[in-house]
Amino acid sequence: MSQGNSCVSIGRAQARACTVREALDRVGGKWSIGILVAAAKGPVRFTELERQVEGISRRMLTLTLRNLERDGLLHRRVHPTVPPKVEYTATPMALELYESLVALTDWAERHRGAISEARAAYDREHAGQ
Amino acid sequence: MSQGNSCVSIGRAQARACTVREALDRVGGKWSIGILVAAAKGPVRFTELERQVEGISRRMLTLTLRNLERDGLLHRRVHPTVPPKVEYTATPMALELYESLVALTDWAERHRGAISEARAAYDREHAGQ
DNA sequence: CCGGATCCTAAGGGATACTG
DNA sequence: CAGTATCCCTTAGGATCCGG
Repeated sequence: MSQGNSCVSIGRAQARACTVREALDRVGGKWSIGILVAAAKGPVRFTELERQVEGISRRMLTLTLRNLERDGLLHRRVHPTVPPKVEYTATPMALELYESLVALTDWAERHRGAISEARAAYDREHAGQ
Repeated sequence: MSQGNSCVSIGRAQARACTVREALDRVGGKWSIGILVAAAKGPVRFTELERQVEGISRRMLTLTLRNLERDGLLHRRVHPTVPPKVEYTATPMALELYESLVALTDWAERHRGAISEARAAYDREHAGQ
């Protein structure tokens, strides 16, 4: 639905925010990251993904794979054998994306404690209503 | 719903993915980034945000502000005047987060073209069904 | 000016059963 | 093995109106 270049005609720092969302939209789903991580270390088969990405349903696995493939983040290779064999591989673009997420990982680890404290404090504060 | 430390008991590289989602969950909403960007440059009032963050509804502005405040990313200061004046400011933690997103912004800009080409190619390929 | 309360729609996502 | 197809529920989010 949201195209890539809807970041024009804003004119402010909000254009920056829009560019960020551009990236987040491709990785924002519940399962995208888990799949990308699993596919980053080489070709992975459908069933392998189903096991490695804990809790994912067959349906969501298929859907997320299709989206990632469509965005050029995964490459899908079908081996015309019986039984069928399909391998998914992260593209260079996807690997770059994953490395860009390292900064985010660091941030999350550094502030994990502060965040839950902030939440606890907020909830305490707003307990009586 | 999702607590902060649900990343244990996985044991694989998937724990990494889980940490990434930890960060994304706090910024994954449709409006969070836009609000943070606007609040990054100093105190902003409610109505200012309503104008700067284009397209946001009153309801979502309030909700997102509350969530960001609860996570310790925004500070809310109420001036007991008439009419009321409320200022929102990004906390240092939020500023760090924003800087961590720069890598993501760069990625989005670098691959913007490649992504839309990949989409076009995929859609062309899968046109006949 | 800064919201809260209510109602409603749409999108995300889970469970399950079926198929080439 | 690698998916489709269906059904259903839950959540995000928009529209609108009311209140301190």
